[in-house]
Amino acid sequence: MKWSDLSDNWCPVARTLSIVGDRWTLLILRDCFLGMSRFEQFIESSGMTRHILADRLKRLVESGILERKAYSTSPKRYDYVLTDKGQELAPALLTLRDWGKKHMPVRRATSA
Amino acid sequence: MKWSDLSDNWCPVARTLSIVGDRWTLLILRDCFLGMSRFEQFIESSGMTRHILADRLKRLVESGILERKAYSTSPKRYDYVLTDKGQELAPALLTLRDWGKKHMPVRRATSA
DNA sequence: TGCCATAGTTCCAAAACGAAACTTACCTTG
DNA sequence: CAAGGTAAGTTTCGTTTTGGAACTATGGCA
Repeated sequence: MKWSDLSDNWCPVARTLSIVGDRWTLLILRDCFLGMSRFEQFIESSGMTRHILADRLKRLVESGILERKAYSTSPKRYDYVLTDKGQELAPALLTLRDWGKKHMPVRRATSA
Repeated sequence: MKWSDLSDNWCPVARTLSIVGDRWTLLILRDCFLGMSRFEQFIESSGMTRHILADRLKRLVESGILERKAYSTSPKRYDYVLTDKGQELAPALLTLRDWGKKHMPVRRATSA
């Protein structure tokens, strides 16, 4: 079965994961909750590659979790900001954070 | 950056996602919370392929989220059951479920 | 002996990914 | 005005991961 088929699954967990349940997407959203909104910020913060980020941002905008707002028209530049729908993923990020704090202690520090 | 490097990231969300933040893993855990514990049950419920499931189960056991308990010795057979550490992911699954219920309505029904 | 069930494992082609270079469009500085 | 810098992607290419299906192993049952 293809992962994308999950968007119409009977289970709401599966439907949610069809959007945010891949590598990187929740990390982008974490950065959004930390106040980031621009392509280069996400790149620097997460360490993901540029074309993967571009792909994920497109999907997030298509699914109504992020909104693409122009902040410059001369060279076209955009902010990616959480919609209300996106904001409501905060509890999910918080529970994942709490679990990580408790069950995933840091062994060595990393810069990224 | 490799995904596996996230396990030592400064951010607890990233560290959590280094274990459960890929496709399928959270779906397996959902099934565990629904009471499933066997290979064929996970296969039938989630629709993932057999060798991906085998890989994910191995990782989950290695990371202490599931425990592999023999329920038959003659042909060696195992139950995969949540550890305490795994049980504590329940809040995360519940928030993802709630978000899905609210923001991901079902378009067409699917069997899986 | 032959068929069924459970739990994997192996093989191959297709899709996704990581790294790095390239592109576009403007701005600044010499 | 040419050179270099910034922001936001896009392209290319080689490696990994995935999906699908077949195959294996072990034992039960008729």
